[in-house]
Amino acid sequence: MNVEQAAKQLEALGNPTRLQVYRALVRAGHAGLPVRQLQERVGIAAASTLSHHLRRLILTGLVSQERQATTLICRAVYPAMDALVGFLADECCADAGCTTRNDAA
Amino acid sequence: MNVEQAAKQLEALGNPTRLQVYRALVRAGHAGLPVRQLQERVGIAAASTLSHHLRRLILTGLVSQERQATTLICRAVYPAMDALVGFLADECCADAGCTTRNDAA
DNA sequence: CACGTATTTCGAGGATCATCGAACGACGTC
DNA sequence: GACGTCGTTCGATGATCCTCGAAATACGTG
Repeated sequence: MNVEQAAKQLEALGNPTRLQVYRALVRAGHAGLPVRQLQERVGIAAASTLSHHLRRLILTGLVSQERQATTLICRAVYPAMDALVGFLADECCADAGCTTRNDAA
Repeated sequence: MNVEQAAKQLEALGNPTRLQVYRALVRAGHAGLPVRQLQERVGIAAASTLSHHLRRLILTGLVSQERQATTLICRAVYPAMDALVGFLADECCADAGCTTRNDAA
């Protein structure tokens, strides 16, 4: 995980709408969520807007899609989140002290 | 930590320049770093640009400043980072499985 | 108080983003 | 193959961002 990649993912999560989308997907677990339900759950007016946000999340590797018949199932990519959190935690505790990683170290 | 606040902090870290600034501060530890050194270390052409980025980091609570004579010492606010990482980790592992928090749970 | 260094604020430029409606493509059904 | 649903792509508009140079402010020194 380099700085550029991390920044892209952070930027992707740095929009309130996208963060809620991602949050909904994470909470949905491995089963994922179809785009339609995602739109209702987060409360996005236009489907095109959600599609736009989803594309960004997918391009950064935070979300994946799988076709199931007519609907597209969206899922959070947990390893990506894992790597991102790990990057932040490593930066945080590399030379300084915070509690995030101290209990693990 | 609500979604709005988290999104603001993620957005603040979602710019490559700002992420590098923050990274430099985190690595500098509790001693912090004066603005000038920060500019040189990250390699920002204009001081005004760095000032602009610093303001955003400060407004989101990720960075603090303290005046020492003529220089301003910048420091990473570790509890803020801690809370942000915690938010992400909680979201990630609330209902689903990833390894970030599993070793702690 | 004039001066120099450190840093911010101001103003402007080009670039990117967020959101929407409308049109289009993908897929199963009748 | 006509149709309905699901979702994306296109095009446009207003807002925000990033970057910079120039001017202004904060602070210690002589």
